[in-house]
Amino acid sequence: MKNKITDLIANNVEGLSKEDIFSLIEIPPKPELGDFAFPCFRLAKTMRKAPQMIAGDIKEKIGDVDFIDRIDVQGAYLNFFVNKTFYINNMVNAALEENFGGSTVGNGKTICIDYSSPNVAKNFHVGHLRTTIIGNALYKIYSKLGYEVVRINHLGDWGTQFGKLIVAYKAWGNEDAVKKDGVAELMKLYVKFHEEAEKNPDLNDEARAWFNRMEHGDEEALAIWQWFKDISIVEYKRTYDLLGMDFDYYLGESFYRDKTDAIVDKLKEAKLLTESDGAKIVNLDEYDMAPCLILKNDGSSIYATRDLAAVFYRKETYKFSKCLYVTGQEQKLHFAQVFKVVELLGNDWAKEQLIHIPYGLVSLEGAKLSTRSGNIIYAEDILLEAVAKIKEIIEEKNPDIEDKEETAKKIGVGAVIFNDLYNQRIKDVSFKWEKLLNFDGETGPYVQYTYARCASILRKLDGFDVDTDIDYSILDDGDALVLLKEISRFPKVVADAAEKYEPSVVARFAVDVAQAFNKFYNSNRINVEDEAVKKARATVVYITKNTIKDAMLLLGIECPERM
RNA sequence: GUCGCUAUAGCUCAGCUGGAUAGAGCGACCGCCUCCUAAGCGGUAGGCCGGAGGUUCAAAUCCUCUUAGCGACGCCA
Repeated sequence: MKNKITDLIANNVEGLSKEDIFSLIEIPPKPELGDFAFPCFRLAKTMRKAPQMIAGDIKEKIGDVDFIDRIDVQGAYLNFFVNKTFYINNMVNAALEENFGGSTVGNGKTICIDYSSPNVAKNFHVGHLRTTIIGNALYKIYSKLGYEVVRINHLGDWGTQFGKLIVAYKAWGNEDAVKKDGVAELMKLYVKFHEEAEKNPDLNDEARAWFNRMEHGDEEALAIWQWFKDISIVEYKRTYDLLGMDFDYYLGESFYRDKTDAIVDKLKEAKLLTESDGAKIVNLDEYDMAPCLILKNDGSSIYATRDLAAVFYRKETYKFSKCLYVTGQEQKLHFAQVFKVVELLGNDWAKEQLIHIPYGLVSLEGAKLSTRSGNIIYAEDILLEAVAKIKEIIEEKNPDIEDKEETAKKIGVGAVIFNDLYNQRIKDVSFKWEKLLNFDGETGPYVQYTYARCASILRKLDGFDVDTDIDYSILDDGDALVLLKEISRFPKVVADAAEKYEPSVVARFAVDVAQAFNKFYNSNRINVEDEAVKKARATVVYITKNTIKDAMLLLGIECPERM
């Protein structure tokens, strides 16, 4: 529709390209003002005339067009009232198409997403939930646009923290306790290490020494490390299962440990490596950045080294057109450094292909989450708590539905996911149980409820079949039209979300559609005597249902048929 | 100290590639179920868009300065 209006204006105006016109066309703030509007301010300069006059002139020039009922000049705005039957027909047909909302722009291109990436031997908490949920949504969104997406869980399974853990385990741990309590016990040891290290700083050196032994293939060190890692992964998978999320590869940092030497060689060869305080660094002064540390003064690798190795491994293995890193914004500098080093090694593609996708900090009612202080909320607990609360609500509101467990899981988990995706990722989050467990208004359950409502309506219409033989003029009332306009934004919404790496755009859209539908539902009876009216309205319900379902799937949320 | 992010209604946030009267939800108050799911819908109250300059026909939106909160700034990731 917008394209047709663009053409119309383009044929009657000089001095603006089609692209310019297209981007200038807007939707008026109130439907009474029209369906589309074209502001003429921009033309005033080149044409040296008052914008109101210009609007009037364009209106004259356009004259009568079949798909336009009326054009109003309001100040400098040219307001188009589209022929409703034509417009509605257009929107309904678009919404009924296969893969509505998606496209094929990404066909033949691969995108790697590095996300979730918990630190082995540490608990999977609210913070990890964010990267997991955001990364998963980006995976779905890019897949919808035709991209091949490789989901990589870059486990934090290498580094000095394992040296610390080994020291702690040897000093204060015991095998049975670790077997029994898993990660929780490892956490205790980790916290204990930091307490003791305060008093006795030599422990830090001991820890570094153990990590150094790991780097050199020491069997004892590696056996303990592998054991801790196995325990951790089992626990993480429980949370991923609950979320209904998965990965193509679990390639932790340890995977790259035999690939870091090659990186160091490359850097040496490019004469980028310099020595500083016994460590090897890449100086980035020229780019107003702190130096990138490559090797510690004891010669062992550091996360930047392994991240560099990972970039080259992925480029070679997956031939990505983009590689996304979903992590907290506190790692911004780190990624800027790593990306710059890749570029300095003669890889110009790093500039537009390596992208850090930061998200805001999660705090616990204002206090900082910290593994060491034990001030932490586990992702699994959040999910289970939400599911339990939903179960209570189901017992209260709709105790007769089948598969209560499954439904409660979809809604509870969906509520948590939706909550994490509804706001822009960059916003800091203050975790509050009270807010998380409120399911009224702009929430996942609200959208799912709307979906279940659609499903319920369609179940009650016997013999409803979708086809496009509809009297579209029936839908020319305020609520149906507003709803259809909302739905027709879907393709642009998905494209925008992808461009901005911002799933919240999709979440907001889902709520907008639900709100528009509920308004429509409250003022239009669908199951009526008049067959033509019934069919037209039922088609709108059908479209709404599918669109909500697809939008929610992009977020990683399933919608139950009843709730 | 340097750099970055954030600042819009009591609270949580949309809107930010400049455009018509700044929008939602929560909370508060008032209404709506003999009628397709009330986890819903309608209404009322609530704003100096952190502050000051500037650019522009037009600024919540762009630029500069400034204030506050948070974060990063070498041997953790």
